[in-house]
Amino acid sequence: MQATNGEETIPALSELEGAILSELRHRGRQTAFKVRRSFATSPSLEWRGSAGSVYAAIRRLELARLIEGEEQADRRGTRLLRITEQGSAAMAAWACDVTRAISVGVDPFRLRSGIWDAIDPAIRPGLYEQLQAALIRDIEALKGHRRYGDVIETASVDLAIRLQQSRLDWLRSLSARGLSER
Amino acid sequence: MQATNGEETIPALSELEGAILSELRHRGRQTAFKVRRSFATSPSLEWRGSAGSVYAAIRRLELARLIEGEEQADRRGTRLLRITEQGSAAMAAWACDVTRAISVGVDPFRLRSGIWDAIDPAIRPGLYEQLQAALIRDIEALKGHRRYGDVIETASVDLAIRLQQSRLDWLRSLSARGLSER
DNA sequence: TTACTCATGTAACAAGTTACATGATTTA
DNA sequence: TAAATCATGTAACTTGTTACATGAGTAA
Repeated sequence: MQATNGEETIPALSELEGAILSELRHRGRQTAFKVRRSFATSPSLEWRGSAGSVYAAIRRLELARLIEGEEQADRRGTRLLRITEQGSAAMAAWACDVTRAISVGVDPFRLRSGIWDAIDPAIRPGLYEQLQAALIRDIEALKGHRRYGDVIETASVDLAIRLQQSRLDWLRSLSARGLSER
Repeated sequence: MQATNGEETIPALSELEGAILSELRHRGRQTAFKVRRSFATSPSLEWRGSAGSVYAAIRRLELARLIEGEEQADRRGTRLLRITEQGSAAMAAWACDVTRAISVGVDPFRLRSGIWDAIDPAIRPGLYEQLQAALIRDIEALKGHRRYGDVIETASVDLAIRLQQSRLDWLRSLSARGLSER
C-alpha cells in the first residue's frame, strides 16, 4: 500500500489488505482478532494471517482511512473495526483489477511439476501416488468444509476444489501417458 | 532457509531458492543473470525474480554449499554457478515435500471470487465479461508459449493452462446458474 | 560511436514470519 | 479456580520489492 501524497491516497492494496477489507465488508464489524482467526483457518499454507502482519495491515488501513475503529466499553481494549466508504471503493478497485485477478499467483505445485519428471525413477511412482492420495484427501476435506461455509467462502472453496481436481487430472494424464508408452 | 547448526544443514528452502536450484540442475551451468532472466519471463505476476532477491538467494545457497561458483577469465567478473550434490539432495527434498506441493498457494482469483458476487449488479456482468476475455487471451498466450518451451517448462505451462481453464469453467458455471434462475 | 545486452551487485524499503508479552473474560 | 479463549500488540528476523550504480562486450 502506498502512502498518502498530501492530497489523495493512491492505495495499491496488498492481497492481505484486500482480504481484510473484504472480511469487514461482508461480515460486518469485527475485532482484529476475529479477522485474523478467519485467515488462520483458511485452506492455504502460504496464508498464515500472523498477528504481526494483520495488526500492522490494520494500522496502515486505518491511517489511510479505509477502515475505522470504535473502542468498546471494555477493560481489555476491544476495538470493533468497520470499513469506510473510501475503504469500500478501494476494495472494489482491488477486486476488479482484472490483470491481478487472473494472475496465476504463487503455485507450489506448478513450480515443482517440472522437477518431478527428472527425479530418480525409482521413487517417482511412489511420489505420484502420494501426491494423488494427498490431493484426494484435500478435496474431500474441502467438500466437507463447503457445507459449513457462508456464501462468500463457498466461491473460494469451490475454486480450491477445482484447482486440486485439475492438479489431480494432470497427474492422472501423466500416468496414462506413461502407461501407453510402455 | 535455515542456517547451519554446526554439524549439518537443515535447509527449508524458500520457493525462490528451490526454483534457483532446479534451474541450475536442469539447465546446467548458468550465470546469476541468466537464472534471473528466466524468472523474469515467467508467466506469474507474483514472481518477479528481482535482482535483490536472486543475488541474495544465491549468496545464501552458496554459503550453505548447495551451489558453487567458478570465476571466468573475464573482465566483467562473470561467475558460472552449478549445483552441488548436497544441493541436488536439498532440491529433491524440497520438490518431494507433498504437503507444500499440494498447498493451494496464494491465488488472487480465489481471494477475490467471493467479493464479485456482492459487487454492484450494474457492473458485475461487465466484470465477468472482462475476466473471461482476459482468461481466454491468457490461455492462448500460454498455448503459444508452450510450443517454444523445453521439457521442464512444458509441465508448468500445461498446469497454468489447466488453472486458467478451470477458472474460466467456474465463471461460466456462474453465468449458467444466473441464467437458469431468471 | 551509440545503443543494447550481459553481468555484477547494493541501498532503502515493504510486508510478511515466528515467538513472545500482557491481561480480560468465559467456561468446565 | 484452573484452563481455555478473546483480545491487544511488539521485537527480531526473513525475504521479498524497486530503483539505482557500475562496467564489459557486442551489434548497428
